Formats: sequence, C-alpha cells, structure tokens
Amino acid sequence: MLASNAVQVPSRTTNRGAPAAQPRIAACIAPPAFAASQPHQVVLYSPNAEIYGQGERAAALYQVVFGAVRVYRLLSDGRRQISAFHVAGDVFGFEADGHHHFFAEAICNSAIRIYRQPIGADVAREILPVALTALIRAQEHLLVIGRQNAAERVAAFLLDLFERQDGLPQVELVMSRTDIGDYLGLTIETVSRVFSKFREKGYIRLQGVRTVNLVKLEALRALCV
Amino acid sequence: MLASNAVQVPSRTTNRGAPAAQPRIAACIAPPAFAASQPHQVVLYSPNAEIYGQGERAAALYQVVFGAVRVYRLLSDGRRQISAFHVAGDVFGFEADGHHHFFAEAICNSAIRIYRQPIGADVAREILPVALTALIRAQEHLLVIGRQNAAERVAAFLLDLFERQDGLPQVELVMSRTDIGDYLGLTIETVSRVFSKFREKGYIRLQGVRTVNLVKLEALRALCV
DNA sequence: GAAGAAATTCGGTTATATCCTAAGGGAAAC
DNA sequence: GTTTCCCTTAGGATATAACCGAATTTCTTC
Repeated sequence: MLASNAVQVPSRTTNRGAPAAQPRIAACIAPPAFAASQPHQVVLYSPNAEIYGQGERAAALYQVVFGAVRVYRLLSDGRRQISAFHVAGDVFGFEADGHHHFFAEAICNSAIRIYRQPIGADVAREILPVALTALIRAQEHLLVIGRQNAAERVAAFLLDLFERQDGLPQVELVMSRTDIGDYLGLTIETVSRVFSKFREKGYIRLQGVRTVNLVKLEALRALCV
Repeated sequence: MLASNAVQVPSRTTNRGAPAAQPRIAACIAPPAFAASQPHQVVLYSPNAEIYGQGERAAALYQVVFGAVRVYRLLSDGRRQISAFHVAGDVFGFEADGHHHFFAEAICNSAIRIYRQPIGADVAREILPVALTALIRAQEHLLVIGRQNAAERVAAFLLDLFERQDGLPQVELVMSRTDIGDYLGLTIETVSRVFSKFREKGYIRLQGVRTVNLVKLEALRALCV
C-alpha cells in the first residue's frame, strides 16, 4: 500500500513523558480533508512520540487525522513553552527556512497525514490562509500570556477549546495539567488552583480530571475581555 | 501622481501617545523592495498615528519604507501587548478572515508602502515565506514571555534588535520603555531596572536613553539560551 | 538659555505566582 | 482485588515583578 521507505521513525524521546513508540503506517482513513488531492501518507504515533524535532530539516506539512499534538520549544534548563495544541483537521509544521524551530509530539494515540511535496504556487495559495490563522492565534496568545493573570489565562484556554469544539459546553482535555501549564506559562500548581477556584465559584464542573463542563460561560468570558 | 481617494486618514487616536497627525502621501521613494512590481502607494505617518485598527476590514498588505511600527492588542482595561515591532523592509498586516485583529501604529515618522490588491496564487507564493517568518517569530516570542524572567526577556529583546541590524553592536531604540515593557510583558520600572543592572554589570553601555551598546554579547546570549 | 512637560529612573511595599513538600485520587499492572 | 505509579490537589514559605510614590533626566517650547 505504501512504500516502506516512507516510514518515519522518531529519533528522540522526551524526558517528560513515557518512552516513544515506533510510529506505524496506518490504513488510509479519510477524515477532514486538507489537500487530499496531494500525495500523502498517514503515520500513527503513540503518546509522547516525537513527530519532528527542533533543528531537523523541514520538508513536509502535517495534518492531524485523529488524536492531538503539542508543538513546543525548550530552554536549555528544561523550561518548556507549548506554542500550540493541534487536533483533528489542524495543519502544522510550517517552517520558513527549511528547518524546524520547534518540537512536535503526539499527546495521545494520533494519526498524522504527512505531505512531503515542495510547495508550489497553487499549494501556497491554499495553505496561506491556514498559516495566517496560525499567526493570528499565536499573536493573540501573546496577549494572554504577556498581560493576563492566571485565572484569565485559564479562562481564555477553556473558552478557546470550547470554541474550537463548535460550542459544545463539555470540553475534553486531552492534555495533562503540565501541558496546560506549559501552554499558559504557569506551573501545574497554579493551573490546578485556578481549576479548583472555578469549580468552587460554579464556573465549571469537573467530571474526573479530564472532562470540564463550562457552566457559566459569561463569567469566563468576562474574565478575559 | 496618486489618486486622492487613495489617502487613508487615521480614524482613531490612542490614549497612550501624542495626538495622531494626518498621514500625507509621499513621493514614491524606492527602498527595500518587496513586490515593487505590484501597484502600491506610499503613505507618511506621524508618531503615534494609527495605520489600521482592530475590527477594521483588512484588504491590504503593508511594508515599512522607513521608520518603525508597533502592532498590538488591547484588553478592555487598557492592558496592552505589543506582538511585534516592524522596521524598514518588514511586511505586516496579514489577516486571515478579512478583518484586522490588531492595531498598527507608527512609532516615529514613518513611510508605509500599501498594497491593496487581492492576493493571487503568484503573490501567495511570494508572501508565504514572509508570513511563515512572522509566525516563527511570534511563536519564539511566546517562549520569551511565557517562560523567561525579566532579565532574560530584555536580553532576548536586545539580541533580537542586534541581529536584525546585521550585527551592528550599537542598537538604536526607536521605541519607548513603555513600548518595550508592553512587548516583553513587563512594566516600565522593571525594564528600566534591568537596563540599569546590565549597565552596572558591564553588559551594555547607554548613550542617552535610546542608544545601547552591546558590550558583552556572550553574557547576554548566555542569559537567554 | 530658561521653563515646562514628558519620559525615565529609583526606593520601598505589596501581591501574585512560584517553589517545595506532602497528601489524595485514578488508572494500569499484577 | 490489590498494589503500584503517576497525575493531581493542597498547604505554606519564598521570590519575583507589580504597584505606588517620588526624584531625576531628557526633550520641547518659548
């Protein structure tokens, strides 16, 4: 079905999660289409498996078929900043100079569609709006972590997930508290405290640790205006 | 030379700077070219003049001919996050959905080349790498304000200016301490204190308030690795 | 050159989030 | 069913940067 030389084997395992498993080539499922007309392959990744690493040559675009991905950068002492989470349908892996400036890892079991063709004018026109959306998201996130306090950051995070889920008020957190903290520029203790405070105030209801019901949307919205 | 209906008049004045002056149409100078083949106009802006505002319809791309621009976003209580500074040659004003999500203002007297044409496939291919560079810059800035302390942020800021100036160790700060603070997610007092500390340690030398000599580049680099 | 206004720097206090430690809970493995 | 491990929650001390007030410098304007 697919040539074996197309398999990408993760070269690196992070020190934050479980050992990365070998990605396997999946049957070609057909979920949210981006450029399905373009030749591509679909690769499966286990939790915490590296999809690409900082410094590697970049020659592909990636689209989440199912699962979730975190894109992040590290300081030498281990401090980590997650710049984005990606879920089904999202395209990521844009690089300007042929090299990856970030790490990308699967958060949970995930399937990633990989496009390895060079970008022609037609493709550029297709992915430009996707790249611009990512740019705006990143710049809006700058406001959140640069100028908002802990509660405001968490509220913005929950509302962002909410809106990405087409307004379903029950939000599934695929990522851990550590991931959320590293995305919001906070520690896990602070994230946990804010979740507790929101629960006490009746803004949210927690079913287990990974399921959040947004009860008082207005209160959350009022926090991050 | 240029049609008078092409003049863009700033509709809004910020509460942070001096009143905005009317932009005037400039003679067509010919500095760093981006898409000089495309039809465009050049508009002059006075310090603190608004180039575009959040919510306005976005139908143009902008390139700094000379001067400097800040792009920022506001919270309702006035907190401000500057997402980028742009200097001669930089292209900005990308928007994904036909609306501006940010404000753009001239910092000093500036000339801006404005391209109003819709983006075709050929143009998309040309500006995609520019947009991707902006995306990477924004995401790298997330690491700075999300995970680095005050000294590390200022060091990263100075080194960024240094590298954008092709390695000239004398850096001219076109922006105020307030702007720097709002770019780094710090208050002006903290920015000022870090400058003083760097001066005491011999990392930098200050000639006046707006001229910085980077004396110990290695020390600054060591701060933000 | 003098006066006024704005921007910057400085000092001290306070608040927020981190750091550190430990307890509690849930999922996976045995 | 039990154990183990990891993630999460919780509590208290600490540190960093914000906040407040004021002095100083720099730039404008006359």
